[in-house]
Order: sequence, then C-alpha cells, then structure tokens
Amino acid sequence: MNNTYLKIGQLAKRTELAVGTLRYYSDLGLLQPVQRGDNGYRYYNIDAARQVEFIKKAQTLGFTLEEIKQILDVRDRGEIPCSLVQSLLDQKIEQLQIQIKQMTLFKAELEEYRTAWKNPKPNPDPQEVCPLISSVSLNTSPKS
Amino acid sequence: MNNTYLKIGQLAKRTELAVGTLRYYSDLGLLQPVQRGDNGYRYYNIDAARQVEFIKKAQTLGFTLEEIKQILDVRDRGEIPCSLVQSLLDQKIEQLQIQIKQMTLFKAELEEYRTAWKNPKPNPDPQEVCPLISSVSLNTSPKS
DNA sequence: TAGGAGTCTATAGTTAACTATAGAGTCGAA
DNA sequence: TTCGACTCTATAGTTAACTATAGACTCCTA
Repeated sequence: MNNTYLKIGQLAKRTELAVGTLRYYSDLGLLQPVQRGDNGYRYYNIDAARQVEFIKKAQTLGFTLEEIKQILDVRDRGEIPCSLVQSLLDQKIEQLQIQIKQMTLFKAELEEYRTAWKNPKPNPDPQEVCPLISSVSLNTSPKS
Repeated sequence: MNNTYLKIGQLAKRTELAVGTLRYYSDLGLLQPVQRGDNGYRYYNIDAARQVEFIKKAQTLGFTLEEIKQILDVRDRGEIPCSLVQSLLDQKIEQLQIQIKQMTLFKAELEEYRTAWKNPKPNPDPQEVCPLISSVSLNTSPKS
C-alpha cells in the first residue's frame, strides 16, 4: 500500500488510542477502514484520524458509542445529524438533572443518619450486627 | 431436618429475595448456612432472615456487598462494627459530594453547548460529520 | 535471509450484583 | 411409588468500553 493510507498502528499513534481500541471501533462500525489489503491489514485514510477525534469529542459530551454510531449512521445515510445530536444532548442534560437530584436527596438522607448516629442511643438489642444499620428503614434506594 | 431450620426456598420467601441471590450471598460468605445436610442442602436458622434484612439495609445505604462483608467480618471477629460503619458512611457522603459536583459542572457545560448551538454559525467545513460536535474541545471528561 | 516489529482473528477477562440454564439428585404428599 | 416441587453444582449471560492473550501470519530492514 502506498503512503496515502495508514496502517492501524500509525493511526493509533496519531490518535493516541490503543490499536485494540481502534480495532474495536472498526468492528462496531464506528470507523471503517478504507480497505483490507491482501494480507488482511486494515488501511485507513487520513480522514480516519478526524473521525476518531469526532468520536472522542462525542464521548466527552457523554455520548455512548451506541449513540455515536447512531449519529454516524445518520450521516452515512446522507442526512445532517445536527438535530439528532441536539436532541441527544437535551436527553443527556435531562438525565443528568434527574441523577443530580436523586444523588442530592440520597446524600441528605445519609447525612441525617450520620447526625442521628453521632449521639448513639443505648443499644436495644445486643444481638444486632450493628444497631446503627439495623435502625435504617428500607426502600430509600440508592440505585435509582 | 427439623422445623427450626429453613431451607433456602423458605428463606427466600421470608426475605423476598430470589433463591439464586441467597445462594450467591452464601457463596460470598455474607450468609452462612448453619449446616449442610447429607443431601447437600443449605439449612439456615431463623436469624438468617435478620441478617438478610441487615444486608438489604446496608445496600440501601449505598454499601457494596464487599463493604458489607467487611462489616460482617469485623463482627465475626467479635468486634463492634459501628465505627467502621460510620467511617464508611462518611466516605459515601464524601464520594456523593464529589460526584454531584462533577455532574453539576458537566451539566453546566452541556448547557453551554446547547445554548451556543441554538444559534448555529455558518458551517465552516461541510465535510464535518456534525459541526456542532466538531466544535467541542476535548478533555472535559464526563467519566470522572 | 533472519528476526524483531507489526498485524491478523478469536477468545477471555475486567466491574458489580445478580439471573438463567442444564443436568442431576432429593423431598414429601397422595 | 410416583411425580411435581425443590435443591444442588457449575457454567454462562447481563452492561459498557475496552484490554489482554495466544497463535499465526506479514512486513521491513540490516
């Protein structure tokens, strides 16, 4: 192959990603090699480095690889993905909003326990593993 | 076995956990069956239901199974685990604090992009996948 | 032409807390 | 005694985004 194409290791150096990561992206369809040589090698053109930067930036915005693939697929169908990107961004912001609220509530709850536990009550049942935890009521769920 | 012991299915009903989950906890050492019968069955005494409640409550507080095991191990060494629990709780609160702060910052950043993208600039390079994302600068990391 | 570096595929491991499955053995009541 | 329900172990699958490994092939330069 002539020097207008990059082998995966060269692309890795340019993009500062591991070779394995680039292969992974290629397998996911996020990054198509221009062609495979007779030896099976992936050859990328220089624009691939741009696309990798795009992927990195989208990750920076909190997009998953799955979402990035959606965006690229829209592009590959000849459409302009900006409005998709905007609506994904709106969703991200909303999700963050909700998560922040929940974490804040949960933190307040833990702080209540901490305060209550600062002045320990006489242990009502010495059989308990830890009377502090035993005093907790269920279903305040940190998982949500 | 006599009726003072619970088979795993009975314990599952009492605690409203799946049998598989109880087996999983037992394998992790969070929950020791009193004994194994000749048939290999796990037999638990009634206190096991209590211990399961303890595990649930600790999970409610955001403790991992690993941390819960620490607490139980301290207990099994004859120590009173309350101060361990308190320091773990302090750590949880601090972690939440940090996470909330980071998520808040990140959300603000996304909102800036949203605002900026409301008034799109003329596309400087029509080759771009999406000029919005291309305008993003790297290393603002949502992962941390 | 030898050998180190690069590349390939396919597979498994990482994290946490489970769930699901297969295949085998056991229990208990009618 | 039969048979449905229960239990056992061991293994794989779930999620996301990779990393690591083995074993084989290829490239390039001294």
